[in-house]
Amino acid sequence: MPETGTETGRPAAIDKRRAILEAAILVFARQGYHATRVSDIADEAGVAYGLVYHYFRSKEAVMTELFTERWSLLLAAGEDVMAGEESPRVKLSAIAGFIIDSYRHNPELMKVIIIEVTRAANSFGRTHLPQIREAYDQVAQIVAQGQRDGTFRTDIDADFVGMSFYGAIEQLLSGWVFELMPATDEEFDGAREMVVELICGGLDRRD
Amino acid sequence: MPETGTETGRPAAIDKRRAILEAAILVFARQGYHATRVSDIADEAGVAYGLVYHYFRSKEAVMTELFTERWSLLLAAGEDVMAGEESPRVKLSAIAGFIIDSYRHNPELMKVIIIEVTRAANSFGRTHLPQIREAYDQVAQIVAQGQRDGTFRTDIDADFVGMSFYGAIEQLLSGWVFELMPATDEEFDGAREMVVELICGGLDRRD
DNA sequence: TCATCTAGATTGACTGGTCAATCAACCGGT
DNA sequence: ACCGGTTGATTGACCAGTCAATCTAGATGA
Repeated sequence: MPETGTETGRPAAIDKRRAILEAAILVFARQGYHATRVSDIADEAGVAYGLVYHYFRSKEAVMTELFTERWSLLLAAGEDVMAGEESPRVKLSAIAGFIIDSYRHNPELMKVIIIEVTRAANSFGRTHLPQIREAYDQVAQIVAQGQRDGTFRTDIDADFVGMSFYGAIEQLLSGWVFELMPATDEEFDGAREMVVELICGGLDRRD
Repeated sequence: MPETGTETGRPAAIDKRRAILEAAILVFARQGYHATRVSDIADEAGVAYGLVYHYFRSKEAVMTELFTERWSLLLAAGEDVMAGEESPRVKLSAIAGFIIDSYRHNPELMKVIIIEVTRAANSFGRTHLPQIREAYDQVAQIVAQGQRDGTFRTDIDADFVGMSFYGAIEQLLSGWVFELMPATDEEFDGAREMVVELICGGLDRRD
């Protein structure tokens, strides 16, 4: 049943590693990082305790792997968006959309990443601060571009917008995670439009 | 030397309790809640280990006391602002100002509250969610009022703005705490104006 | 004035439990 | 008979919370 394991060389071995990661997502999402024991991960994965340490140096390394895998996708998507020819507003919308879709398609993983890493500034947040910051910078650069080409006003600092934009989106995700707000498909789409509309258009009524 | 201890009855006793709280602020801010041992608090306060448990039921109770004390001030300030006759924009500015000033005057305490409670949705954040939410609601109500009297557009949900507004401000505080952004007096004032300008005015250039 | 009493404040050694990480042994396929 | 994958009992460290003992200062009374 297991394939030839052509290039990677290992047949079902990699599956166990993957099973551990998937299990970790579930357990971290359910209990939070601090409250989960390594044995919880092993149990959820249907694997012996020690095997976790065969594939990962530590409990922290498991979390780091989850974060890095997904965050690099986010950053790559951001780079793609930045390279495009769209208007700044459409670019911001695309970034917001990508994050929100990530949540839509894998809420547990995104919950873990946002709650346990991005917003946990005292533990993982500090460790991965450079990568997190990179995401903010992408937004800031899009804003700066909009300022250069005249679509955006120049009296609001682009870096400042980058942080605010992410702050708002992360807060929304938190709201969905903890059921402060309904998490339906319409909410997701509505939210993407609203963040962008709020940041770009502002609350003030125009006449 | 100690006063008569008229009403409260206890002379220097209360001081020790206070000393423990102040020490907890410093230690929590320095190491984070999870990484601080109760003995760290006692040492910092210059007090015996057991005394912490004389005044507080648990380590968690110390944190809760810190949060509740300060958060009730924030909520009270919010109520005051809401009751005023100012324009919605000025009210939002006042709320942002109060939070930012809290940080300016007691950065350690605000660091603890924002990082360890407000944004730690899996531990204290969950416990104090109702109170935290109350703060978001105040902003939402101010926005809703602005929508009713015609100064704000009505196609952006007021609750949504409440969360985004706080999300942005908390992100700014995090930026200062972890030195992503310079934390000078000019920055503080500039930030207050920029959040409000961004949320109300929006990025788009007006012609 | 001073001895005694009392209640709360203060001390820190100790207990009980938890859990991350290790490791020696045990597969099963080649 | 070899080797990576796999097992789970064991170890060692850590730490929140308990508790019995000690201290202090004001109150009472002779």
